[in-house]
Parts: sequence; C-alpha cells; structure tokens
Amino acid sequence: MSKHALEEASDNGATDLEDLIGYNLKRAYIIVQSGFRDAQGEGGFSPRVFTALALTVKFPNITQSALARKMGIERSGLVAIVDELESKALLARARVPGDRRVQALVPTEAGQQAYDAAMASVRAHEQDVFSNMSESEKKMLLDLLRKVRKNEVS
Amino acid sequence: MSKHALEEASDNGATDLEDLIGYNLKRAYIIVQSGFRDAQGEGGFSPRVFTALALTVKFPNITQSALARKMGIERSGLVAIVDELESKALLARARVPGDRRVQALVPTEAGQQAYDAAMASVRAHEQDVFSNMSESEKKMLLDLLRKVRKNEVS
DNA sequence: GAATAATTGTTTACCCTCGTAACAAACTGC
DNA sequence: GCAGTTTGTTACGAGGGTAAACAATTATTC
Repeated sequence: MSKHALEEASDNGATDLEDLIGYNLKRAYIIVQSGFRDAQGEGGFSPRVFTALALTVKFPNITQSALARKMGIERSGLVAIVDELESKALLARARVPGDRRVQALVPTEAGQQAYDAAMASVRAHEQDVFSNMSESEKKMLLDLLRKVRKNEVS
Repeated sequence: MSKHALEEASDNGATDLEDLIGYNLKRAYIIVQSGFRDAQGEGGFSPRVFTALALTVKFPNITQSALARKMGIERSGLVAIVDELESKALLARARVPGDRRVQALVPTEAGQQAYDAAMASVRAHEQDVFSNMSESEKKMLLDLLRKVRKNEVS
C-alpha cells in the first residue's frame, strides 16, 4: 500500500469531490434532465412519465406491477403516472380475461404518436447537450453507463 | 439523409429508451446514489450535505451564496443544509469584519474529521459499485462525465 | 374444498429535495 | 442621500419517491 514519497504528494488521500464518479454523475444527470424538461416544453412529459409511456409502447399489455418493476419504482408510485397518461387518453387500462386483479396497459393511437414526437424531441435534445462529443465518445459513454447498471446488486 | 433499404431496418427511428444516454445516466445515478446512502449508514450524510461539507473543507471561509452557486442550488435551499451541519458542530457560521451581511463558513475540527471519514467511506463505496470496471474504464467514464458538465449552457 | 398465503392495484400519509417569492438588513455607486 | 444590489432567511408549494394498510383476487397447501 505504501508508495514513494514523490507519489504521496498527489495521492495522500486528498481526494476531491471532483474526482468522485458519483459526484460527476449527479452533476451531469442534472444538466441532461434539465435540458430534457426544456426540450419537452410547457405541457410536455416529465422524465418518468415519458419512461412509462415508452415502456408501454414497447411492451403493450404490460402489467402495472411489471412496469413499476421495470422502472425501478414502487407500484404505488406508478398509479399517478398511469392516471396522468390515461387522463390524456395516451394509454388505457384494460382488464385481462384470465386474472381480474391486473390492469394491462395498452397505448392508444394518440399515445403512440405522442411517444414518437416526444422521442424525436429527446433525440434532438441529446444531439444538443452532447454536441461537444464525437459519436465514438457518446457510444463509449453509453457503454460505460450500461456497465454501471449491469453491476447493480438489487 | 435517405439510406439504403438494408440500413433502414435498424435505423428507422425505432430508438429505444435504452439507447438514450440520458436514460442510462439516470439509472446509473440512481444506483450510485442509493449505494452512497447505504454506505453512509443511518445517521450519515445525504449527498447534498456531504457536498456542502466537502466544499467548506476545501474552501474555508466560503460565503453561503458562493457555496450555493458552486453547488448549483438556490441560496434558500442551502440554509437548511448549513443549519444541519452547524447543529452537529461540523462547521460554524462566522461573521466577517468587512461585510455584516455575509456568513463565512468554517469547518470545525470535528467537521474536518467527519469529512475525512465520510470521504473514505465514499471511496470504498465507489470501489464497490464500479467493481466490474477496470481503472482505465473508470477514468474514461470520469473524463466523459466531465466533458458533459463542461458543455453546460447555463 | 377450506384455509392460508401471495399478488395486484389503490389510497393515504409522510419524507426529501428543490424552486419561487417575499423580506429585512447591509452594502455599493453615484 | 438614494436607488439598486447582495446576503441570508422564511414561508409555501411542486415534484418524486417510499412505506403501510387495504380489499379484491388468485395460488398454494393440507
């Protein structure tokens, strides 16, 4: 563990906040999220509502419990999100024949279109906030973030 | 813009949530933050309180306004954070001779020690949550996140 | 087949983080 | 001296999230 005196000067436990990945992750996330909200505009989607719609489009007839699990939030928290999307007629709660407990979520035509439009807007926004990075750098960042997620314990 | 039919199959606007940097950034941040709280334990620091203490240690006699600016939050939000740290006697609000408005923040001896201990814990936690990445990968991720922050418009 | 356990959606209550608006006190520029 | 600005502070509300309890329904176990 002990190192040369010369190295100690720059390695003597004087870790800075700026050297922590977690700190930089947080600050970067705040920037991107803030840009996301601006890109979505006034009546636009919040990140979590957009995520819920996106997953419902990708996995039609998904259960609320399954969607909550996929989003990493509690079932109780998802209720308001689905309420909001249903009130805008972007998806519907459908009963399934076999199990009278579950609510299968199905996107409406308007929901599909709203998702497409929002996704286009998000892609344009990402083009913008990462404009100082090359395509290979963006891909590298994406891969590294996926690797972080892959290591999740839960 | 138009591409060959062969390419269109994999590039026809069917962007997935998982392909968005922002989405992966959020999920990765949630994992790291959650680990941070676990690592700090019951009476430990929240991320923002830790950040405030760290910056006070690094920049003693910093003004509350300057600290808020550095943290990217409003002055009003910092009051409760400083209150908490002051109530634990980890820092003190000191009046400065020249300007009777400002409160210069100075870490106490206990504050310095608490910071050192918390930082050690955070470093151990980062060692853990990024354990499936090589040192060079971690450095790459750090550099890329810094580049994202560097492009901030605000 | 009856009893027990688990799952689903929901409501309610609560916590944390943050922003906005207003304010008094103090400072600055002119 | 006076308008404008800065500093710390309070009050209020929005937003995102968890935890606990609950009825309805389904699964499991004996």
